[in-house]
Amino acid sequence: MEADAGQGAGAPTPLSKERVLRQALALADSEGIDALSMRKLGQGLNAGAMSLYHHVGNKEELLDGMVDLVFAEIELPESGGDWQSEMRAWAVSARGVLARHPWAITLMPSRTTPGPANLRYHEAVTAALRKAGFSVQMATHANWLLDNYIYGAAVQAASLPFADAGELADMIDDVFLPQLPAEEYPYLNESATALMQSDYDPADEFTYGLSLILDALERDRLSAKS
Amino acid sequence: MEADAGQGAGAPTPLSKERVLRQALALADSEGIDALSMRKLGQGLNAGAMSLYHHVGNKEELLDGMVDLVFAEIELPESGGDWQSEMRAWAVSARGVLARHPWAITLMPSRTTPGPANLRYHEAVTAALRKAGFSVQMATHANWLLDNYIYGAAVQAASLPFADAGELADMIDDVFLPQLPAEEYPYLNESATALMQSDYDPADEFTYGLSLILDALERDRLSAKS
DNA sequence: TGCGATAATCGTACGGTGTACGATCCTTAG
DNA sequence: CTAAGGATCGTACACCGTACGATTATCGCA
Repeated sequence: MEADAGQGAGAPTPLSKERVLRQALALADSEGIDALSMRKLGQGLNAGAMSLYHHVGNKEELLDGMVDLVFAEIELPESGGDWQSEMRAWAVSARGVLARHPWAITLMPSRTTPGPANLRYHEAVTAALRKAGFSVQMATHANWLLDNYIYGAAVQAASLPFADAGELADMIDDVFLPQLPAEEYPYLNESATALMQSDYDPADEFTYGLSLILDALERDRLSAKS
Repeated sequence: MEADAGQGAGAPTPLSKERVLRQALALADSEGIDALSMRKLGQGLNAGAMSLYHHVGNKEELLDGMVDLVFAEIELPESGGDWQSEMRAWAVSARGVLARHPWAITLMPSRTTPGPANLRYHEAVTAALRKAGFSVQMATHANWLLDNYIYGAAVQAASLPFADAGELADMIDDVFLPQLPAEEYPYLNESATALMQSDYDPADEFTYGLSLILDALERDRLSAKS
């Protein structure tokens, strides 16, 4: 009778696709994507599970919407300035977003139709590349390669069981090195030992690879120009 | 009584972890990873669902094993020759394997402990790189970057709703272009139109990006040597 | 003002899931 | 031949996505 009487005469805020998606995103962030069930989602919205189906169609569509919401969080590149810094800022933003929502990358391979935020994102990136002088073909290459890089980084980040350099150093000699006897894995053993001693930070890999790719693309751009 | 009397006096082949994993892989390949349930898996092995738990612990462990089986399919690089061709052959093999088992990449982000095949794979790649003259640090960079590239390509391939160049061309003007009005998405529209007319094959992107990365790594290797 | 239509909500139910538990069988060592 | 141990499996439980129908709330129009 008064379960929804929040403060004062406030209405209980009606359900809407946006509210459902936002709650789903929050739930996936806090409890993991496997814990996202229609019942639990409804609970968080003071609604029954079946009420949600008036706003999302089915769970697949819910997941599609969640992924697109994640894409919407990525800062789009400006265009017209130094294309490398534009792409770098955009890629760093994308990496941060995918790290904040680690479940998103696990959903990506099964979502085959891009949402509006995804289209806007690709439009903006393509625009920046074309304005920097890339041909349609080369812009396509660059687009594919950069997406590839960002997705791959998200997959690797999600599959690593540590978060920062300190944790990694701890894990290397607690759990990794014991599994890497020098006789069976001489090279991995060598690497692990060396990395532990040089406080290696896997987060640096992202910027290293990104620069490598951007430089290579720039070389291609210049050589195609002449 | 005679359900397992195959040909002659053949015993029904006892269950084993390997047999369970192989059947699971076959089932995921043919019906998709979502259709892989313990009951159905048992059925294919003439066993009850609960019998499987004497060989795999739980479903997570089953998935871990399946992913490692996939890694085992990847051809390892030789070492000692031209490192770029070695890495190229290996990467192409990895791409093929992940394309044959599209569900594997969706599992990857959630599997945090590498299996033995995964370790062997990284050992072989690291060996090839070190023997080619890469330092430990640079071999780590290269390892990370190449893994990144392969995983990213698998994610993109899995999320694209077409298989080859012909299908793409068909889809571009049947479904993509109508969704990309030139006013809202001028650049994507331009790209889609241009690509359709030049029978663009997304499979070529893989070799383009791979060469770009290998060349860039070679440059780094040489400049660090001097 | 009242009424019909339309949309939103929700209770219940069905067939599926992973797996805990205990009973059963089958193999093998002594 | 028997005792013991592991492998197998039937049943049960809690949970899932969602089809279906009943119920309620909202709004346009006479």
